[in-house]
Amino acid sequence: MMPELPEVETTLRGVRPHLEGRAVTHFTARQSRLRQPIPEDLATRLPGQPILSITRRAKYLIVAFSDGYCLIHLGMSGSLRIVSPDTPPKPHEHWDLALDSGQVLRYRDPRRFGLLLWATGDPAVHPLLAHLGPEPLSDRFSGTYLHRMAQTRKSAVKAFLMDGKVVVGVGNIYASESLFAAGISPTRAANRIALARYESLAQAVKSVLAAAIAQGGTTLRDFTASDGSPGYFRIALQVYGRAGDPCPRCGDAIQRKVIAQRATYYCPGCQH
DNA sequence: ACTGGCTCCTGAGGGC
DNA sequence: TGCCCTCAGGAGCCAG
Repeated sequence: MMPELPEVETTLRGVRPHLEGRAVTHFTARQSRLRQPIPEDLATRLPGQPILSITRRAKYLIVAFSDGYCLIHLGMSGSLRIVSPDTPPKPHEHWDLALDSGQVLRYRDPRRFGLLLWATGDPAVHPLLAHLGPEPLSDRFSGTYLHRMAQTRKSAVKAFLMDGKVVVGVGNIYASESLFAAGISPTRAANRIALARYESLAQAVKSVLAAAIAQGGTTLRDFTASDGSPGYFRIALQVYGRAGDPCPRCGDAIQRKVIAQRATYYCPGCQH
């Protein structure tokens, strides 16, 4: 399963206790070619530096140092876990950040759609972050906000909802799930949906994501687990990946349709 | 301003 | 059983 926002949040909560207050002793990249190359100077820049904090914006993790920060993205197959230094790297484990605790933060990413970048200044103005929409669990994200943003958008509401400039962290799975929960057809034009229905949708996004994060928190027992699992979890999905199955609400068959190059699942009986 | 298409990469899964 | 082929998927980027 690809990391969506709940998985990134769970990763953040899992690694944070191992990182904050520690200093870097060593950085190693075995494979530098991610979506962008890993900066070559990290191995000389990072050792000796205390880690001030690790935070999240959208699906990016931000590891702050006194003179800059590392920006991490898990792409669609990335994961982080804490290992002991004598753990031999397995395939696709592309980089290690060794800590003065004696532990190692290890990154695995078979498809290499992820990122590890260095930047200075305020993360909020980083080119990859500056134009992102609000966090879905923040008060800035509401039905009123969605309705206002949608007025000039004629594309399918599902594509609209997945646009990071509208709201961050709503990936392909949770877009289908949220639209089902709100009873809105994924193909409906974004500017043809009333405010009251956007209120339902915003609430659905918040509750679906919050439930997944809560599930992650309870599922994730030990971020240093040696099985390589970073704590990804199985959320009870109502429609995603269930084409042909009966709708849990009305019993009609769940449909699959490609919208904006993405697989979309919905119930034609419940969603309009 | 907005939209659709392309791109990176590899594992999974379907078909035979 | 096993091989081969297709395709999914986050999100930046570009062209129209």
